[in-house]
Amino acid sequence: MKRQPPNSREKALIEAKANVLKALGHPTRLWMAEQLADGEKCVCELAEFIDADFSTISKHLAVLKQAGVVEDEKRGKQVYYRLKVPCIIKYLPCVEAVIETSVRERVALLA
Amino acid sequence: MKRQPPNSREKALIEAKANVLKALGHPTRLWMAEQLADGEKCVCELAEFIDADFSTISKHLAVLKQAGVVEDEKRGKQVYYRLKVPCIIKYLPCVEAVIETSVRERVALLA
DNA sequence: TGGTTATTTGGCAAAATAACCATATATTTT
DNA sequence: AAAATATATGGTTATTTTGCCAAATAACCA
Repeated sequence: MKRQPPNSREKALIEAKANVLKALGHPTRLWMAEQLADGEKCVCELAEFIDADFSTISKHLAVLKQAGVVEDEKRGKQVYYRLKVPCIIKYLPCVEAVIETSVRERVALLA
Repeated sequence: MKRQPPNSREKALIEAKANVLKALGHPTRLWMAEQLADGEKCVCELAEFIDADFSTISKHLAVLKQAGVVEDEKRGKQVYYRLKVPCIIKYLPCVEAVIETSVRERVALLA
């Protein structure tokens, strides 16, 4: 079977997937997503540990939302965010494996 | 157990993880990584289906490499790239699930 | 050796992103 | 109704990323 150039449907899928990964590809957003792994949190709870303007935090959450990673619900004065597809967090051990491999290599160079 | 602000070690780990996800968070790079899932390929094989300058492709590969996602090996005139930690691709079904969920919601809105 | 092929590097302009401030909106409290 | 709280939005600026071109490097071939 010969490989084919991606058609436009495949391209759209790749773009959508890349968009999800890109949304998670920022320290603040990744941290937020990890926090949501054990249940929904309101913006204020997340903000408590992030050293950034509230508007910045709000925009990061908007990025995660538009990528489809989280959904939000307003209850009273607060807005709660939660993971839409929790498995997204289960992937992270493999991401850590990538890092560990790199670290191990660097250590090997020193030894 | 009260949640704690991330300490500097945790911050470094989060940053490293985000960096891996960011590297995969570009359509061209994600596509390349997926191609490598069934074995190493040389740059020219990857380039065959990508509509971009060779220098652009080379730079994308460099991003994947510095993130620790791929490694390269020069053999003769060619440079072969392969995944360093293949599980990085196994995760993608969950990323697709994120997209499917979003698509399904949009369809529901139309119905 | 000189030419050719495969890939990388450096430089640059355009586009995208991130963070801040100020302001707007929605909800609750007084 | 006014004040206060929680969050979002608009505007701006600095930084980063992307992608192209031209040139450099490396390996092979004639």
